[in-house]
Amino acid sequence: MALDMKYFEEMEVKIPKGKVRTRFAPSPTGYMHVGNLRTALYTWLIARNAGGTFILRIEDTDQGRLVEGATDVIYKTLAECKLNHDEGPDVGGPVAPYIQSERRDTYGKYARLLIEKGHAYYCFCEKAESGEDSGDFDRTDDPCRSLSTAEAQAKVDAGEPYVIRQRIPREGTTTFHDAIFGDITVENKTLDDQVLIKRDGMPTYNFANVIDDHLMGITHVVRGSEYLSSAPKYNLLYEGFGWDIPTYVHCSPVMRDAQNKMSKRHGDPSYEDLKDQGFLTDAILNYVALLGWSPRGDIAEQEVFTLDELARAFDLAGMSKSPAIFDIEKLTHFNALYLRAMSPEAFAEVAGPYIRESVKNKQMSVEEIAALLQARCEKLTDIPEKVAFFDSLPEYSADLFTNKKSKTDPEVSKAMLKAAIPMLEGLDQWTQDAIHGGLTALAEKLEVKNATLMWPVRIAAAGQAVTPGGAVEICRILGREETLRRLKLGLNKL
RNA sequence: GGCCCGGUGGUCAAGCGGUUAAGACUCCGCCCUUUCACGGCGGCAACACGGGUUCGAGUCCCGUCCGGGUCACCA
Repeated sequence: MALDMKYFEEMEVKIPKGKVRTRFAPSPTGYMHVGNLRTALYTWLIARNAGGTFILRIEDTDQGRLVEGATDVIYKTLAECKLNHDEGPDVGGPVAPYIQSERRDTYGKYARLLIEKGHAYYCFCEKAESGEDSGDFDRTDDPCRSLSTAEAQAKVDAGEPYVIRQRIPREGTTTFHDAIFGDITVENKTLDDQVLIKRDGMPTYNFANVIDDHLMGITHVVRGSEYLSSAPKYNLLYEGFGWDIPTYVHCSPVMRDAQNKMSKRHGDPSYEDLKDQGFLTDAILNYVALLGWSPRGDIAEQEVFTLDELARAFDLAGMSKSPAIFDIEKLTHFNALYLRAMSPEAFAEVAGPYIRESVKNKQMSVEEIAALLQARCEKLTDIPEKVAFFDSLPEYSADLFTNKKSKTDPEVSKAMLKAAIPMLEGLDQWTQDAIHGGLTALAEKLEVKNATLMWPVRIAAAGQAVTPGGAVEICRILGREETLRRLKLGLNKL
């Protein structure tokens, strides 16, 4: 059964040499965790920084772990994050298909080619459970390794189930180069004859990766550092085929704490979860970019980056070798920064739904409330509880009227409210300026400092000690009628 | 356990043989102020340890310790 060598010649892609091509190759689990997102970002950045091509490839070779709708999560996340791909299952491209399960036949053919070249062999052993993974790694002799081609072929033809294993040399060492970690050398005897094609005919991740990365002309293989130890086996595969070895970029993991990676199991937030928690996509990306990469040179102190700025500034030299702990506090800080940097209109737009969650009264302006909130919330989800008092006056204690710094106590407050009510009733207009002017003029007339008058008004209007915005803004939003009603209620408490 | 990788404040991190060891988050003060925020100013806090090499070491080498990864017909 001779191999059709023309097939392989035709498979060699005509991708112009010299152009950077990177790929994000997630397996569709339906869950985009933070580490994943960061890998996607870095992969995209490397491509964009070099004016190269960014490809999306779906790695679904594990038929037992298919999750319904999982690829949609990937498309959606990438699109929201603006990590647009130039080639992929949905947009097509010159080296389609971009879904591994649709490339099944290809892997088998290449595996046979590798057997032909002597770098792989059929293995008919029963599924070995472990035996190799505890204690010393002492590779037991697999009798299949030394089967002659004819013997092996006979078994295959007889319909015996088999896997195809990589034939790793037993002597010598293998050195591979990683853009972040440098040269790493291992002894070949510490490497095992890994399975390339599974019993069900599907390739393993490790094999499919090498084939696809080559066939798709990938120049930079970006992935998590958990693959660092299998990289030598990749090199042996590339060498076996006689292919150029791509640049490896192994990224250290994003940790939840010093001991554990971020994981769904531990309940760590995915990208979707973070959004539900009130974080902005841009803030998440900005934070995540800096978790494991930092700018050098004259922008070493810059922390806020747009995607374009990141694409321009990104470099492999800035990547960290050690794991980074995900700090929600710092993400929160970035989120606050992004929230404040928005135009008032844009902020009102995103904050609106959260405001309306607790302020049902349509008379009260979302725009005005949003203006109070912009510098006062770190996450969108902070909003509802902060503005609930607009909708309904909370139960509150008269103790709130006492404030040392403002020089108020129940008695003083009573006098202030008594004076403020008729003045407010008589105001020509119910505008910010009018209310502010009326109140400050009244304070002057009463010969008290502004705070002495403002404090009781704000407390009575809001019914709580801490509020977004001051007395004037709150009265303005409440409207004259409601303000007066609340102030009178306050007066009755005193 | 074998192999591989890593180790600068609580966290993210700059640093590439000579610095008072940046910066950011957190925390604490102060200023601003109509509460709270925002903003401004200031402060606490670090080179894991031990040996070398060198005139000089966070930076180079070795060892120890600690942490991570891997050792699947999962990715």
